[in-house]
Amino acid sequence: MPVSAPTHPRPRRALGLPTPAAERPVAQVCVDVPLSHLDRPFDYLVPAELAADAVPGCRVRVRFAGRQVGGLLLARAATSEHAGRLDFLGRVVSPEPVLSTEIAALARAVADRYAGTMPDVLRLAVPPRHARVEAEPAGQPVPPPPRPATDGWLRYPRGAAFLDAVAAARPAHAVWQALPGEDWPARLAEAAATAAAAGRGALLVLPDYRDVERVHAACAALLGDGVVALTADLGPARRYRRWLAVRRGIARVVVGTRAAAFAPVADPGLLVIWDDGDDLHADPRAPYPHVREVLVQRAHATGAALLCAGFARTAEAQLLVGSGWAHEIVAPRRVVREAAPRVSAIGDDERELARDPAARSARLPLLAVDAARAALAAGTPVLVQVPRGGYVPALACGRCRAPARCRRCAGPLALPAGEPGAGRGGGVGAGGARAPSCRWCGAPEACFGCPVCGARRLRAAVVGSARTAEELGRAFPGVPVRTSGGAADAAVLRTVPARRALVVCTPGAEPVADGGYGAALLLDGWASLARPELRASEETYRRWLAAAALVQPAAAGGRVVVVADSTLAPVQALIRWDPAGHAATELAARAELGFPPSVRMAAVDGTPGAVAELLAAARLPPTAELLGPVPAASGERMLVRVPRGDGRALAAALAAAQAVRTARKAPDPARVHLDATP
DNA sequence: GCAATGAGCGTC
DNA sequence: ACGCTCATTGCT
Repeated sequence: MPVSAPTHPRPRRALGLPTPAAERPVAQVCVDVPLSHLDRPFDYLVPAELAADAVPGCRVRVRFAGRQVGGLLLARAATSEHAGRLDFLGRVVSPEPVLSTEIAALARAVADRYAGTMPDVLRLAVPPRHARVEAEPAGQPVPPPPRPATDGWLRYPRGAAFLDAVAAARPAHAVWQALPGEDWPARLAEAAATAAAAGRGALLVLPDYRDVERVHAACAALLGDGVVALTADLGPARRYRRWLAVRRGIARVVVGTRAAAFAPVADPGLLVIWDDGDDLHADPRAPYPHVREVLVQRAHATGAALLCAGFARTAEAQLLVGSGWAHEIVAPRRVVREAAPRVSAIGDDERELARDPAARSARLPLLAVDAARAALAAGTPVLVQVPRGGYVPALACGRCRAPARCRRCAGPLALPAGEPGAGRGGGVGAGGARAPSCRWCGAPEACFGCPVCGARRLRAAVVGSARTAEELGRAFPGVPVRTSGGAADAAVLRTVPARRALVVCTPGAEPVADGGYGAALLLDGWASLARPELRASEETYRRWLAAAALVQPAAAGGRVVVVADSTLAPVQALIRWDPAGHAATELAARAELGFPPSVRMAAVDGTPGAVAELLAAARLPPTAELLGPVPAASGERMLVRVPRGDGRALAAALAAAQAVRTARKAPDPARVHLDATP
C-alpha cells in the first residue's frame, strides 16, 4: 500500500546568513522581468564567496518577488540607495562578463528612445549562453592589419577624407551612395580594414545573410581571421562562440544582420549600415529598434565613425545629411553617368507589344524584348525583376480557372496589395473591394469577362516567379532561364555566370552577374507602386536601383527597361540615377504630410480600452497631436505625432504610461511602436 | 474580541 | 512562487 511521502518543509535558509563581500558588497542587477514599472536596477548583497565571480556584466540569478529570475549584474557599489533590506544574490551563473558598460548604456538608451524596457533590448543584444562553448579556450587576438589600399574610393570626392577620419579615429558621419556596378562589399571591407589598421574595431550591419556572406568574404581577404560573421541563423553554439570571440576582443571586425548592431565590438572605430531602407533592418519585436537608429546612438556614445551606405538613400538618411550631422559621399554627375546603364520607361499609353507570336505570348512590351534580345545576343545575362509571389495574388477566372489577363496588354491581373494583413492596417476607407489591375501595365479592370468561358467572377490564384519564368522562356527559345527567390522554398542565387541567360528574380533576390547584366527588365513597378504604404515609392525605387546597379554601364551596352509611367518621381529618379534627389523629394513630401522622419510618430496598438487607458495615463508633450483610431490587427491603433524635438519627451511619456498600466496589472497589453509609418 | 485562514500584492 | 498585509471567517 503506497504511503504518501511526508512533505518536507523547505529547509530554511542555512543557519546563519552569508557574510557580505568585503569590497563593494552591493550588486546592481537588471532583472529579466517584462514589466515596465520594474525597468530599473535592483540592489542585492554579494555574498563573500561570490565576491570574485560577481563581476560587472556577468549573468546572475536572484530572488525577485519570490521567484528565481535571471539578471545581468550592471555594477558593483559600496552602498545602496535602497531603504529596505537587501537580499543576497542567488548565484552567479557564470563569471563571463557578457554585458560591457558600453552595451549596457546602449541598451538603456535604445529602450528609452523606443519607450521599451532594457531587458527587452538585452534579449536582442546578448545571445543565450552556451556553457560548453563558454568553457572552450579563448583564441589569440588577431593583430591589426596594415592599412589597406583605398583606390576604389577615389571616384567619390569625400571618400578619401572619410577614410582618413576613420584612420585618425575621428567621429566622422557619412551617407554614401554607391555607384552603379560598384563592388561595394570591397569598399566596405576597405573601410573596416582602415579602422582595424588603426587598432580599433568595426561593425558592419547588412540586411540579410547573402549580403553578410559577400561582405564577410571581402573582409576576410583583407583581415584574415580577424573578422566574424554574426547572423541569426547560426545555431546557438556557433552563434555564441563567435559572439564571445568578439566580446573577448579576439575578433575586431563584425559583419552581421540586425542583432549584430549590438555586437560588443571592442573600441569601435567604424559603424556601417548597408541599405538602410531594407525593412529587415527593423527588428520585429518590441521595442522595434531600427539598426540605423541603434548605430547612430552608438556613434554618439562612443565617438565611432558612422557610414550609412547603399545604392538608394532613405528619407531618414537624407535627414542626417540635411541636418548637417552627416556628410554625403557621392560621385560627381559625370562619373555617375559613365557608370549607369541606359534606363527607359514604358508607360501605360506608350506601350507597344512585341509583334512576333512567341514574344507576344510572353506579353512583354516591344522595347523590353528588344533590350533583352540585344543583351542575349551579346552573350550577357538578362535580369527580370518580377513581383514577389504571394505578395500580390494573381487572379484567375472563377469558373474555368484560366489566368485573368489584362485586356490591354494581356499581363496578369492582380488585386492591389494589403488587407487583410496583420499590422499594416494603413488605408481604411476606399470602401469595398478595390478593382483588380494589371501587374505589368497597371491598367485597372473594372468589369472582368473571361475570354475563354465568359464567366465574370474572379478567384485568387498563386502565380509565382516560376510561371513568369516559363512564359519568358517561350518568348526566348533556347535561352536558359533561371529563377532566384519567390516562393518560400525557392532558392536564392548568389551569382550567375557571364553567359546568355534569363534570370527571373523577386526583389531582394537579385544574383550578381559576373561582369554585369546586359539588361534588366523591371516588371514589378505597378504592383509595388500601387501599394498603400507610405514608403511605396521609396521602396520601389530602392528595389529598382538594386537591380539596375547590377547592369553594365550604358557605354558597354547596359540597358534597363522599367514598366511604369515615366512621369512618376521614382521612374524619373531611376532614369537620371539620382538617389539623393529622390530622397530630398521624398523627405519634403513627408514633411508636407506631417509624417516621419520629419516628425516623430508613435503608434499605440491594442484593444480600444487598452489604447485609451494608455493615452489617458500619458503626460504627452503639449505639442502632441492624436490621430485615429484606425482598425488594426489587435483591435485599434492611435497615432501620436510630435515635432522632432519632442521625440524624447514623447517616448518618456509613453514609457511612463506603460509603467502605470503594468503596475496596475492591466489585463490587455498596449503596444507602443515609435517611428511606425502610418 | 481574537486567532486562524485565505487572497492579493510587491517585487532590492 | 515567497512572505508580507489585510480581510474574512469561525469560535469563545
